[in-house]
Amino acid sequence: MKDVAARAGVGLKTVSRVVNGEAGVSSDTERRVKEAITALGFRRNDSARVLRKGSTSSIGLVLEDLADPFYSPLSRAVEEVARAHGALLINGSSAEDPEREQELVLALCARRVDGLVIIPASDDHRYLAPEIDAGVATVFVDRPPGRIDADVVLSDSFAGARTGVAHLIAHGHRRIGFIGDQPGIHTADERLRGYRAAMAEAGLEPADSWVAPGSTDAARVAADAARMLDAAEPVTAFFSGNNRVTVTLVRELAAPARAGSGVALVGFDDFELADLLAPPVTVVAQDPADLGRNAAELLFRRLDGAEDPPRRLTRPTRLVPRGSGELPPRL
Amino acid sequence: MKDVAARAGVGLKTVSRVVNGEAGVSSDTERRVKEAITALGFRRNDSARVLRKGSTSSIGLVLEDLADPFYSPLSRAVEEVARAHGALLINGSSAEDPEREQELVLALCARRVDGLVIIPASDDHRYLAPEIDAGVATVFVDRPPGRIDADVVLSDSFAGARTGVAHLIAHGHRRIGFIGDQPGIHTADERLRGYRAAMAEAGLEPADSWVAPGSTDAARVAADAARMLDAAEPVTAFFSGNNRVTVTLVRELAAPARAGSGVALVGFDDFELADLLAPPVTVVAQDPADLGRNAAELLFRRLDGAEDPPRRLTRPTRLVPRGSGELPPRL
DNA sequence: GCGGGACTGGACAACGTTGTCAGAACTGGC
DNA sequence: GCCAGTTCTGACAACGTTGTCCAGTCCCGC
Repeated sequence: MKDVAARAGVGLKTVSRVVNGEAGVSSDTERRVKEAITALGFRRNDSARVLRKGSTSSIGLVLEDLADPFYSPLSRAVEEVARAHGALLINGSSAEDPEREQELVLALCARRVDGLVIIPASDDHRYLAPEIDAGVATVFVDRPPGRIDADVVLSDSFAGARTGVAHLIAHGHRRIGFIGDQPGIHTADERLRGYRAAMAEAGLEPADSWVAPGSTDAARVAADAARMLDAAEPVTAFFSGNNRVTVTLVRELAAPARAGSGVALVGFDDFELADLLAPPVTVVAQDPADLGRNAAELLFRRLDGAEDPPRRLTRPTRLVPRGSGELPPRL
Repeated sequence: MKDVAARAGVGLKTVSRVVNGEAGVSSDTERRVKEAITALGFRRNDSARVLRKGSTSSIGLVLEDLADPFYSPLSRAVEEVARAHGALLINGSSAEDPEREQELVLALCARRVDGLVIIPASDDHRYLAPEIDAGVATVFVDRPPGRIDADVVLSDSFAGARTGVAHLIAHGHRRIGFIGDQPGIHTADERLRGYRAAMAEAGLEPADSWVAPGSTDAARVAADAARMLDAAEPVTAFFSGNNRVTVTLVRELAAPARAGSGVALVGFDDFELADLLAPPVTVVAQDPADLGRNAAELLFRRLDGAEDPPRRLTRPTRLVPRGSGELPPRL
């Protein structure tokens, strides 16, 4: 900027004015400055600007895995809202590791992002309290924060799972297996709770062996599914706790050994091509882009100065019957 | 930092030394400083640090759509490499709009990212020349840059398409339709060129009506496919130019009106569940994570000071026969 | 007791920008 | 010709950090 000023024969501040389109520069001076800018290939250094102004016009997004087909539309939705507010998006994957989440979040805070959207991997966010006090707006999505109070946007996992399991029961199933994500993850726990509620409401007592929360690793899911299917009293239907599990189950049920076994399936989360499988997969759909959009909008409300107490937004899910969830029980 | 220094009763520089783990601070002083840091919830302001040091330890990624299942693993791979080098990732979607690409890239440059990974939407990147001269390392992925010279990592679209189309020809097809992405997009043009090469090598002359590059919009793809299938001399097989088109074609061929028509299909790009469809979809697979990883590594090579002339890395594709590409022609 | 080296700590400038403020150069009215 | 008002311009400080450089203190060996 100094160089531009020198070349245009004006003061520093005048260049600053031109760069920022401020009023009070004669058109002749403005022209000279613009020429110098072009000639020198000058670009304002936003680091210095940030230092001076205090706001970075950027927000951070911490999620589990950017490449997960559930999270990537969420990420994109946050990006769109950020863009509409003139902010850039910095994002990082926590890989479901609490330490890595904290490391990322603190790195983002050190860069002085204006706000944070977090899909928590950790269940204790007290480390964030000083940052929030220091003015970093924070919104949690998909899962609530641990041990602090903050805005949060959730899907209604409990109601969704209850509806999905009730759907299977309505189609005659009594022995329904639940294969879900790690216990401790809020959505996983809520969906299991929904399963239990639906079973209880129908007067059914799930056997311990029908309930298998755990990792979404394909081998684990396949093993638990096989165990339930090969038992003396096999399950006739599965409710799966998320899209990763659903896909593994679909693959497992389509394997030659199981072909035509007619096991019913309802999965939490929709996924692409679910309608083209045989049978098409019935799902409890949530809308990740909607979650992201709502979270980002809540964030920018805070950045615009909203001071009301933290909100909890619960977004509805939608049962999408496609075939696999309407199969009758086979013995 | 000033406050921390005051509270600990030391000078500014001493606090800086503690924060950065530099030597030359007695353990007693260090303890006092650390206490003050905790008490005040101090976090170093990286904007100021960047201003002083010149490097931001962050890289920018500009791609077409963060939510596209092809690009999201690429993005994740770039993130992993960045993380290994202690850098954060700032990313933005260009939505295939050249202006938006430029806007994003320049915003990233203004933030003084150390480097850029770009999946171009534009075919003219001369606007980047001053930035590159100013030291922003830049690597293009998936598509080459326009009118400037820079590192680039590509999949071998031409060879992949030629192999895929030759595979259909080897299975007896003569009338093969090509439905691809917008002309002008490098990968789209290369794949069309591969199609033409394979046809020519087999002594086949594709009719104009068999070749339909264009938008990946489902309605457009469906209309062109219908046209080719309902012609007097219908095509017996499709080669599709990318995963979006493939999915639309699969959906179209599975529609009741076409059920059992036995049209063969080979698609460029692999996609999840391709193996579970009926018939399973034969694809020419590329590895987006591999592209991202290679691009990021090339970028960090430059940041580490490599000065050799720009490289062009071409990554191989892999034909994955699954069923849909091995169907015989039906008349 | 003294010189010298090792260690510790702090004053100061600089990074590139913008807000504040004041000065210079005009204009128009009397 | 002079003053008030308006428009344009630039000097300067400040944002929070780090590199440079110097000063003080301590300990050692002679």
